[in-house]
Amino acid sequence: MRLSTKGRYAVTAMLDLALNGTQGPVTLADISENQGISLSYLEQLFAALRSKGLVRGVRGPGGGYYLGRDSAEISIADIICAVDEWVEYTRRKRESQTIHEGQRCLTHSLWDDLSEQIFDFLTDISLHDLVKRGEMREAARLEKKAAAAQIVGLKEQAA
Amino acid sequence: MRLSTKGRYAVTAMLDLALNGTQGPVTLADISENQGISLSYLEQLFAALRSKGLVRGVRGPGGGYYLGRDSAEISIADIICAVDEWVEYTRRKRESQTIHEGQRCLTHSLWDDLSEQIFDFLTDISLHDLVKRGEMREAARLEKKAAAAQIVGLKEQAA
DNA sequence: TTTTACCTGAGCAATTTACTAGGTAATTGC
DNA sequence: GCAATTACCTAGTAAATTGCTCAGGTAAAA
Repeated sequence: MRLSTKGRYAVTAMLDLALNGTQGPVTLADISENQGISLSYLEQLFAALRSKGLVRGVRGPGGGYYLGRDSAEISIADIICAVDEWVEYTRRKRESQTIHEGQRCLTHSLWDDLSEQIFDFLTDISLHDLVKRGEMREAARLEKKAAAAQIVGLKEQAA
Repeated sequence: MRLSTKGRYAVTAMLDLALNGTQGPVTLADISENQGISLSYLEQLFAALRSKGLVRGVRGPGGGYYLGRDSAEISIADIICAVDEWVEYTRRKRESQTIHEGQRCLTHSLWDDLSEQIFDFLTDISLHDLVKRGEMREAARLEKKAAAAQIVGLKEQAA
């Protein structure tokens, strides 16, 4: 398993689509400016995303990108796999006949276990979940603000 | 957040300590042979682990490394942070006065949310958990084997 | 005092990151 | 049809990181 800035760029770009895609396609130029990523780098990322069907491009003026399917059906694992490729590590060396041989297998299988747990965790989180979670947090913030404003108002009334 | 082979090496090496540390310290030379990682690279990793108190070195003949504290008290997040440094990304550019400014903040804070969720997830998994989980799986495997052997035995009796 | 281990730092090939520069293909509005 | 706009493709490349080696340390135990 692997997780780098590349994966982060991909996820934030996809979030951008999820947030803005409702009112027509989103251009890479927009995202580029939006997220501060170079256009060509985005193109590379989106080539990978497109090949996995996670996004759908529309050419011509007024074109851009849509999500490939509903945001609830796109998991974070999907996105990260597409660009970072979950290198199921090829390093498993041929048997070297030491007394430690079994030990290596054991630690490696324990790592595989962990890797799978993380993968499952990221599979259970969808783009939609992230957006919804953000909205809930925003709503809570506004509510707090409103409550604070009300208190200020009461104080003013009292004064 | 960041997760690479470096983190994997660190975790598997720590697992090695957790598994073999009960019968005296484990030398880096052992781990090196064990996991197929070069000695000097291990030394670099362990320097980072040691600085965070995750391992404790014992010098002299018969020396080696112990876990810095109980395996139940060492989380995967601890280990990965020590070697991969959870780059709380400094990329947050100074405001560029575009109409998209708010959008960027939003996607970034959504990512931060996710990052935190992953971190919490990895904080909740200890070395001990991984080892125990592995043992349970091993036990299940042996039980299965024993059951299979019994079936074979019954067949032989029947014959 | 010699063995055995940990520690330090320089350096290096391979890979990855992020970007630049140049295209072509499809779609739109004139 | 023509020009503008956008996706899409290919290649190259500087900088950083990864994974590792080499060459020396220093510290503790026999």
